[in-house]
Amino acid sequence: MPSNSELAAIFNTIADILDIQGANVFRVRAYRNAARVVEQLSEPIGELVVRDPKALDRLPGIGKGLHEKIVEYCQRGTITEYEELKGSLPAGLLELLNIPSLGPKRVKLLYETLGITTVEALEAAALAGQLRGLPGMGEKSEAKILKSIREYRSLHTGRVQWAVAEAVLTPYLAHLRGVGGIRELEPAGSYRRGRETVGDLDVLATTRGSPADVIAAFTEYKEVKDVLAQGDTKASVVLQGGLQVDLRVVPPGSFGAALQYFTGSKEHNVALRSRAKEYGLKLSEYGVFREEKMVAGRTEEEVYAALELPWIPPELRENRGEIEAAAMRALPRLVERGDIQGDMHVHTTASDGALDIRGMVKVARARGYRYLAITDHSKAVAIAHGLDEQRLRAQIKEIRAIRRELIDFDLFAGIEVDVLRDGSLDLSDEVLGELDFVVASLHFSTELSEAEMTRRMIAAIEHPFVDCIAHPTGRLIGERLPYAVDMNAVIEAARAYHKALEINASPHRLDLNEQHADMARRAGVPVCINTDAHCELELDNIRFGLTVARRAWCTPDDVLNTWSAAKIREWRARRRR
DNA sequence: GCCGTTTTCGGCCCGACTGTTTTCAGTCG
Repeated sequence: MPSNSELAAIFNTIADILDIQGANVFRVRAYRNAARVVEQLSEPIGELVVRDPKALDRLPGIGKGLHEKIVEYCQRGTITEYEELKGSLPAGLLELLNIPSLGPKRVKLLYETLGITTVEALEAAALAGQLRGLPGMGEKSEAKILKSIREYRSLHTGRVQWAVAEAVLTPYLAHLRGVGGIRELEPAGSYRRGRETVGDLDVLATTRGSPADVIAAFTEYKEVKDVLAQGDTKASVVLQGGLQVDLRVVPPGSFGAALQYFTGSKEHNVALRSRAKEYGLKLSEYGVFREEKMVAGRTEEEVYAALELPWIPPELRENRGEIEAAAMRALPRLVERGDIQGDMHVHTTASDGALDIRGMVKVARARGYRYLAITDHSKAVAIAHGLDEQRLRAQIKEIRAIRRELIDFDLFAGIEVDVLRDGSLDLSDEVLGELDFVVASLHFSTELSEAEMTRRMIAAIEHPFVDCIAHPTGRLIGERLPYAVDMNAVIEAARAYHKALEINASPHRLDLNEQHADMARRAGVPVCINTDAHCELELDNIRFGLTVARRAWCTPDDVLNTWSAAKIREWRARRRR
């Protein structure tokens, strides 16, 4: 099955290899651009090619050559040039590109002079002091590479982003639902609890038919690479890509108990079993028992009810006070998708987005939103064609004009303004004062000391026209560590100045993370769940941000973009008075 | 590799930072 993200990955890999080979930088850029275009398509590439072959040529940056490669990918599932290029470099060399401070030129240099093709070999050469003699490298570069290797290793923990697990699991579950007789089918484990990363996946099923049929369909799935175990009611497989999935087929009468047990967390279950004991009950994956008699187990609601508790949302099951709150009938009413009224951080073609203002409004309305803030990059982010004062003024005018045409929909003229090294913003106060919503971001000089980074961020929070700090720690899950920044001080400043902090919903970011979001909520700082969307489909990333907010016990009141547009405007106005 | 009322060649969004240099190469976003 052709997929947009797989094709994008192929194009990016081609670009990496060409880059290392020293190919024309614009040729490399063309592949990277094509990867972005394909990734941002609203329609599966395979369907688009069949439905309207000419549509490919209308895509920006897709010419004759890339057109042919896309068609080849859709027909054959791969691209000849890609296979050839991959064969021209030792496996492992591309991995070196993931190490911060190593780019294509240095990877090529390391390979050609020292024959380095793996992270291990690189580390050994650095420790042996072999790097400092290379052209353009000294002791500092050597030390920095060693530090980068350590960071890289600490980020690659064998767990995958939740969204990656979702992408793998969704078609797998659809495949299993096709088995005759299947009744319930639910993923459990940390996946169901919505942890930001997932180690392996647990799936529970019940069937009217034979468990063996379900197990067989499970192990014969096309993406299965290895079958680790296969029994009458349980099997374990490893999929292409390395993710392990365990399936358990349980008796219908025990489904709720099994789902509860395998959802965890372990800490939640320990606390729950001790509560059961106080009630003279025994709780296991098979049910709730009084002596030998089963008193509950068919559904999770039944299991919790047997312990005189309301059902507890999986996101809260970490033994962080949820059982006590449930016992007092004081569980929070967690924020839900239907509460979200708009997105306060999206991009358009004015900077690096795929749709213009009207296009973004249309796709936001299609998702039931009542308002949208247009927040393109500011001029410091030159690569994204960020807006300077003049272009921003023109955009504000355009937004105001479009806003007047819209019925039952509010449009905020906004910006994602860059916080410079000294904590000042890269646009004048005059133009910032004309805006309806200002999101401030740090993109540059992010390796300063904790004191300096914290001071910068607080300076941005104190700025009278800033409303919200975007992706406050800058971390990329599995790719980049958070900035050195004192989040206690940042949250305290946001509280004092009545500013919001973003939960960036991009599955790569989830920033604030759940701990910081929880700290913000306790401090009374509104969080704003934004997608930072650059195209239509990224608007749907909102669900990942919602999970973070739910795990942080956020109710609708705690989340700025569940408020009405009028309430947001009033919140800003009150602050200025 | 793409693109074109400067059209089939010769351009192609750029600025900051770092470490290595003494004028610049490489990386990052």
